[in-house]
Amino acid sequence: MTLTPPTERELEALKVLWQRGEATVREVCDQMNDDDEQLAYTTVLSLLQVMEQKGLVAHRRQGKAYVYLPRVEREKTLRGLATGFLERVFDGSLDEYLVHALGTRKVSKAELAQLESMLSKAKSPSKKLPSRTARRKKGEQQ
Amino acid sequence: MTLTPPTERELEALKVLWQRGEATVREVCDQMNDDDEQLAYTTVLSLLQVMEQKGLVAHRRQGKAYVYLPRVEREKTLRGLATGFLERVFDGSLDEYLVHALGTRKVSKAELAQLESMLSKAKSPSKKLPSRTARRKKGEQQ
DNA sequence: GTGATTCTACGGGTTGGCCAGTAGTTGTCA
DNA sequence: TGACAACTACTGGCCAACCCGTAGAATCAC
Repeated sequence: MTLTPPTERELEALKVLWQRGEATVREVCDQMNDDDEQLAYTTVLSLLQVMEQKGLVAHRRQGKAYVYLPRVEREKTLRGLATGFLERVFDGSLDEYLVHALGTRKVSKAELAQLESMLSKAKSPSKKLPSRTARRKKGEQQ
Repeated sequence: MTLTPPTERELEALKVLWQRGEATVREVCDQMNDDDEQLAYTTVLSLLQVMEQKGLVAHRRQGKAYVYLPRVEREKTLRGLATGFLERVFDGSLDEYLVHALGTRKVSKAELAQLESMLSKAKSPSKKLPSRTARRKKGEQQ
């Protein structure tokens, strides 16, 4: 399990697919180019093809174009990245991470409240996390 | 400013130097090899030489050996890595990060308490963060 | 059909990170 | 002084990530 984690560029593409559900190469390309620098169409295509080899996405034909869709769950993927980073950089110490993350920028009141709420939720022992219960169809997900 | 952030291996070496204050190549090598796989002595040497070009470390001669010392502060470096990661992966959303980080593993009560304490400290408007006040000598640090 | 458009396949080039060997240097010690 | 041990400098190899151009296939417009 635990597929190869996406690289940075790959994550960008995945974000597009997660948001849209699925998208043609053209759409992914356009949306990625919204943000910052320009990527050639073939660059994005290559990216998606590599991602398919890694099992991160799949595609089907629609007319003459390919429609790509994510094969990895957003939650799992992000969780993997988060814990990997935490482990490598902060040796697993969540406190340490938060110290540095908080020290960086202004954190709004709303954000703080949100964080607190999450903490208190985390405190109630076990039956937290009201997601990830009704899924799990097969073994297709990483 | 904001020097090139260290790569993963470089960060390992920096951790050794931060912990010891300074160290010979031999010492860095040995300590890095404590953990996991074995790295050749010359590999670590190369690593440190590259890091010196990047401005991450400096060295002086001691006998026939070099003693390396960090040139970047631990706090600043970690903060940079933390915010960079947060930005790239979670688009700056601390909430999102915490959700995934918390969802991963068991978080001890002590840890939760620590996190809460940090949050409440972050709540008091401005004069928080009892660090980063008495430093700032020149412009030498990233 | 035919030309233009839009797509995919394929291959190559570049860069950075990582790793380590070889050669040369420096210091030590008998 | 000569041999040896430990160190540094230099160089190259390997691989992943990234980027894109060209050629050919599919489709559309007319």
